[in-house]
Amino acid sequence: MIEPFLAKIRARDVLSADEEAVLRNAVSETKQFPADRKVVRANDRLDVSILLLEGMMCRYKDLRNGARQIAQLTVSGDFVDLHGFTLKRLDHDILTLTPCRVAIVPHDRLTAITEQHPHLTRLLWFLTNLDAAIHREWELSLGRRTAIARLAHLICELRVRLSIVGLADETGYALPLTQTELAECTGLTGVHVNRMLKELREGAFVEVKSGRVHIIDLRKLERIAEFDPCYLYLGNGGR
Amino acid sequence: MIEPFLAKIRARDVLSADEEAVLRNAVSETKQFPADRKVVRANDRLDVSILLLEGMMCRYKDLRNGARQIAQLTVSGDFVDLHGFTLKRLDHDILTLTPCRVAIVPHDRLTAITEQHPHLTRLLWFLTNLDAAIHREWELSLGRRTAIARLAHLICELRVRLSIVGLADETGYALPLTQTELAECTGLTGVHVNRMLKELREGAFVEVKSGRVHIIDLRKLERIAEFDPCYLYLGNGGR
DNA sequence: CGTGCCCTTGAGTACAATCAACGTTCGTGG
DNA sequence: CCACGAACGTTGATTGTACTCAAGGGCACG
Repeated sequence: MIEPFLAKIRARDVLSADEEAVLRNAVSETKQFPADRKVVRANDRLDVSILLLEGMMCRYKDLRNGARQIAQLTVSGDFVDLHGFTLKRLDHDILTLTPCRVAIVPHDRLTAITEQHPHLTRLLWFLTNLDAAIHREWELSLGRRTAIARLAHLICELRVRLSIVGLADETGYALPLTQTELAECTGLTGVHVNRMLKELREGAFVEVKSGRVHIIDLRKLERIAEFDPCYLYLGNGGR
Repeated sequence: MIEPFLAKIRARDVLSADEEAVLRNAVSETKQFPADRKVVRANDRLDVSILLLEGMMCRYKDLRNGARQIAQLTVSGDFVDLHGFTLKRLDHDILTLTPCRVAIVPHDRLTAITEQHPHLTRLLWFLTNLDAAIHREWELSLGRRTAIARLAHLICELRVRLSIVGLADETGYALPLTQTELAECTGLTGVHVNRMLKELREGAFVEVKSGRVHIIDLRKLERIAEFDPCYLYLGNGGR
């Protein structure tokens, strides 16, 4: 059931059979959410965390004028609000972008893990630090990359993250985002995203349409994005 | 010696005398760095983390064209690369902006804490999640705030963070950043930062000059920044 | 077969970047 | 002590990337 989560971890570190069992037992129930459902509201007190099994969510913040910034996309295998375990409330909202299947992990079970399983604790801690690394890379995109490079970079990042859980390959992946949502990820407007996607298509880098990314030339795409997957911390370990 | 660090923690949670002693004993040595020194290089293997006692540092990433994005400023009391404990290498560089005094904490002592002090572990974990929250707020600034609001927001954030460690009050604080560095924080150019600081000065919000922020009207400044300190997680607890 | 949402394209605008020049400050060495 | 240079700050003129406004097309769903 939590296979994508285990795959995500095992792409980074060794997980013993015992630890795997502890993680499986940490789940109290599974749930289904429809698309466009606010799953966590900023500042609400939290006592469970949500592990995303299927579907896509985003965390976002907005300004009074209605401008919305998506701070991160979460995909299958992501422990969406694990940071809520120590924060106890979130500084942002979490929204489903598609119908989602999730596993619920009560905080008291996470507390028990911190008391009995130091290595597993470090591993969970690592996962939240990985999210922070993604935030930093997005800061670089938002602050310094050109519009077209921001989009290219986002497409490259999702390809890697989805391939870890078996949802992407060299040719592409399902991307259930509207152009407006892509704009909210990249700090652009929907209109400009549309123009930039056209450029990416006409430059024969990648084609984004009807819910799917078709990668045409990955090497060229990664070059204009200046994509370097180091920040996703694949294939090291020893935590 | 690690007083600013303890002050930062105590602004968020209760720390027992025993835990305080453990933290004090986690420090192996203190060091001094000159300004403009690269303290941590991206991708270097790490086996210690750095606690900043005095001075200011930044973490940054850059593009091939030389454009630099500062992802976060770190101030007295910040555990600059605590996330390196679980990541084992960083995705970014860390640079001193002023001369800095730091405490060095070996990772094996942090490992010992995770094995013997669950509450302290959660507290340290919390601190890295707090950094991530700051990253998210910066994503909102970089993606959606206007130039003047980005600067105003940065000034507000630093005022709160510095006041926790006794380095700021209602009237202002020392800010040892050049306008170019402010530009690297806010995703702008140095020239435009200069113009926006002029607007902030002429609008009687705040005056930034010769290494110091003089706050003229905090309420007005916070309003144009849409500053809400929730994301700094002050005054809750129970981790 | 509408209605609403999303995508697409064009025209005009604006905010911030770029280019350029000059002023100020400060440290250093003659 | 003063001259010099380098780094930082300031301002003006111009350019350009991305935004805004607007209208029309495609598609899915009731």
